[in-house]
Amino acid sequence: MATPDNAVTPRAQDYPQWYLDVIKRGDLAENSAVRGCMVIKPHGYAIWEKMQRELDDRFKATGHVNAYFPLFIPLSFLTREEQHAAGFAKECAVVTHHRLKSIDGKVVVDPDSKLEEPLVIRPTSETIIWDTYKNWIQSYRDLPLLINQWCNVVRWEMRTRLFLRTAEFLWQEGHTAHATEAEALEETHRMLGVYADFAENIMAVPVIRGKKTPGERFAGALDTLCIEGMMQDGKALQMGTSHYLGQNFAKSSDVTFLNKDGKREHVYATSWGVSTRLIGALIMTHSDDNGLVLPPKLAPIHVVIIPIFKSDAEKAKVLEEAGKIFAELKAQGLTVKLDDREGIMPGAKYYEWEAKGVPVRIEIGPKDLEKGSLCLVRRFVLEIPGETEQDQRKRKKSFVPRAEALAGIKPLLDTMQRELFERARQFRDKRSRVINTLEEFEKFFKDGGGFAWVHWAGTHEQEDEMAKRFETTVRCIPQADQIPAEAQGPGLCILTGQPSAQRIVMARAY
RNA sequence: CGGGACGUAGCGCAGUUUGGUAGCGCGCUUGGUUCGGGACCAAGAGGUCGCGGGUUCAAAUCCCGCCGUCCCGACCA
Repeated sequence: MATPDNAVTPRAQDYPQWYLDVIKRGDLAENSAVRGCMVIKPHGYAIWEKMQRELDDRFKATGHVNAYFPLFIPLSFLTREEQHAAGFAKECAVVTHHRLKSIDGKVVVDPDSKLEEPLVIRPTSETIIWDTYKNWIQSYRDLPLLINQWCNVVRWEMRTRLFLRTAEFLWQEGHTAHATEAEALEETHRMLGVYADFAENIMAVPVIRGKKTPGERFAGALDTLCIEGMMQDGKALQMGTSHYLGQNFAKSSDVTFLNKDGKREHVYATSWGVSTRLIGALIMTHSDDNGLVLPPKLAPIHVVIIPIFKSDAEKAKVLEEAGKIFAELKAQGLTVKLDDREGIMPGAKYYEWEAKGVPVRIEIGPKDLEKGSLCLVRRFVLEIPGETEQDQRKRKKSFVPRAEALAGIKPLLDTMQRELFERARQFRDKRSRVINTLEEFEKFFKDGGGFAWVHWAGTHEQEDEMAKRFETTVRCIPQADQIPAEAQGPGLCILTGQPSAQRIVMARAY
């Protein structure tokens, strides 16, 4: 039997290629003709829509509302906050003209249409939003102001990679204004909690919550909180950030309010965001050599039904039963796909839907009709060391009486959701190590690496030194409750030997 | 912007050294046989060989210029 050469991908050997392959075979996205930009295909976008809904529910539940602000930011707005402007200066797309003109049959930019002030395509919206908030906030009664925006932003990155880093990407950015520092800090932490909850319970990706070192902070922030996940190559991925902005943006846009004592004060700000990068995280955390693996809570299709038949008589019977099962599962609130395409071998359909990450497949043929049973196939099972692919394939498959099968799908999806999280957590823990010396550190990253829990008291420059020597960076300074038992307590910095109050996470990162 | 590689059918590539009818695999179309883990047979459709110039009887192939893409570095949700 002929096997197409894309059947097996080298997950461990060539991770970047494997990653692109999963995206391609999973029909998620492709590079566009536009430099550094990505086309998100319907299946990929459906995942994003599910993420949006889950996140949006959480934003609403914590008192936020959605709004929309302009794509264009006048250059003078962007430069109001000095650090912010400096941080984004090197990656801005700038609009300078507003008209084209035909000269000698060639359409060119009309030099006479030059804008008085260039417009920057938003790399993030703090500046334009705070310029707007100035008019919305007068009194402490106007606070807190809790607004989120779903939009696209542009950052002119030198090198791009589907989902992880593209010149244009989709995201949400929350921008809140508060009367006190305490409230703003509480909001910063609350939204980090929302992200962590979403990552772990919906994406099934375990994350470490912590904060960035000053060098890794968002441009213009006083503090940047983050969640960090570990991908299957041991590299860290920043999956979301929540910034405490203090009064920086309020001051640069002059946003003040009268407090209860009748005194004028600058407001306190936060901003927080996650992007379509999360789809990249999903791929790199769960997928395998057969393609995409999706946590059921984000799968656009929960169940695919593959009818199997030879004769026309069989076809009629099988399709009738398949239609009934389709309707019954749909009535349960599941999203179901009946793949009744003809002229494609059932096996080819199995591979196709597996590559797209559909969690459960139902095969239904004449034998099932006879026996009154269904063939259920899970997209994955937890690995047993040393088992062959054949054995694993057998374990994925079960033949169950019809009624039992239909009632069992929702619980099965819940189980798979749990198992994915558990598997990812065990993988991360296995690739995490408490490390005390540079020799150990070097060896750890030579052998594949992961999360190194080390004591650190270095400067920004010394972080750079570690990056040069080992390609590692400080991923985050974890919250106290995120530190595993064996990593707790004070110690001495791995590089400088200076005392350090707690361990931090160092890793290679995307 | 510095270093490297590559532009040939929708996708992946061979052909370039040594100039001589534009090829292969996948995919696509039609017909038939198949159909419980990637089917097979037969017949088809699909190309200004990245762009422009030069050498030559003759250029995908040699020469010059340009454009574009990817990889490695600095930047990064």
